Amino acid sequence: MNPKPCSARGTPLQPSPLQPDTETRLTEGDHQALRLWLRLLACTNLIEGIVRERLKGEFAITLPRFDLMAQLQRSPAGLSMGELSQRLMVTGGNVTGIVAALEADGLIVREPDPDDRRISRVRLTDAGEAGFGHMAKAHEEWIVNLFAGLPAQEQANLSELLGLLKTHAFKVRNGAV
Amino acid sequence: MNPKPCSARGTPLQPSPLQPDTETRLTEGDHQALRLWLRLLACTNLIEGIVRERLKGEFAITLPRFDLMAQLQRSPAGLSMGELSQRLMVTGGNVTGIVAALEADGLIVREPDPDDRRISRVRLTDAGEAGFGHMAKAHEEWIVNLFAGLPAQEQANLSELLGLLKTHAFKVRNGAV
DNA sequence: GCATTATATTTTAATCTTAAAGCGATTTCC
DNA sequence: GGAAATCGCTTTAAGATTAAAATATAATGC
Repeated sequence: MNPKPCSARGTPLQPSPLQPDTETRLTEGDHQALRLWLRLLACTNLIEGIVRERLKGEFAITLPRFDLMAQLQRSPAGLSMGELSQRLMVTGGNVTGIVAALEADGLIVREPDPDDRRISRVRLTDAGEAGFGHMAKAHEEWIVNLFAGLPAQEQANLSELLGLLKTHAFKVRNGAV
Repeated sequence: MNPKPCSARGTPLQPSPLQPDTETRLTEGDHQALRLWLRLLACTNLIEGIVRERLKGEFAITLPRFDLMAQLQRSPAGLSMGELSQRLMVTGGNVTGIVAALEADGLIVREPDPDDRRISRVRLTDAGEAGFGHMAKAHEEWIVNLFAGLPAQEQANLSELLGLLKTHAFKVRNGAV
């Protein structure tokens, strides 16, 4: 499955705990930041993959559809396609496809806006709301368990470091650095 | 001259969602682990999006193709499709498509294995090797700059925490917890 | 030797994703 | 009031991704 002893000869600056996956890309000479980036990527992909797999296996739903339903649940009055696009941070065309799939499954409905005929208002159906409740509960349990390897204080530290990283990366992207 | 035909009124550029601030999904009552997970996701997606954008803008290449070339570069003797699949942690069918695209661009070649006719051996062409050198150099600089918001010691801390998280998540996925 | 099994890869169908073009509806501006 | 610009959404084309089926080759067992 995953065992691949990345036979790094040399002297690893730090006795890195044994996890072989994305980090097999590593090479002796790689910069610290590059190693850290690959570890961050591996970590996120691992957890996201587990969540996808379980959503599919236990609820027969995809992660993008789950995320869209999550947005609708916290906006019971419904959202327009454009609002969904913004909140999910994906393009409008993408939302069109996911909404169509969820509508075909009877989990959401699309209704015309009475005041602006350009706008579609999307909301959960009763079936959608009921179904999402179960999924959201299970989802949160999965996440809590997946992060249970870190005590609360360590989780706070991790959150803090990621916050700094994100703030800086934002600046770099926007040319401020 | 107006080269645009009748699309004079026509290109409402959709806001390209390159700011994956997944944390807008947050709600007051959410568990700490869930908030941390969304921040981790946001951070990774932000950085990955920047890298994708720059690879595309400066080198006209996609991230999956870059990653595949990176694997080949550190295995000058070439790799089989299956080895690429394992190292990139994607399915074989996926590798088939990416290899076909890179081969069409003349960056890699596929040669039959003399001993086992099932196996294709893939390696960089001279053009591929030269091109990848430039890309890899730029890529590493981007990563170093993106992570420059964290001093070396903080980067080490972050790496350590991610290592613990990953180790635990692996166990959870494999049913060991 | 031949049937069976295992391995390596490709193909197919489905989903997600973006960028760009297109279409209808609304707002702006003169 | 009407032309032009803008807005909201959908469609299209290209790419990435997976799971599952198909294909071809190699290894095993009798």
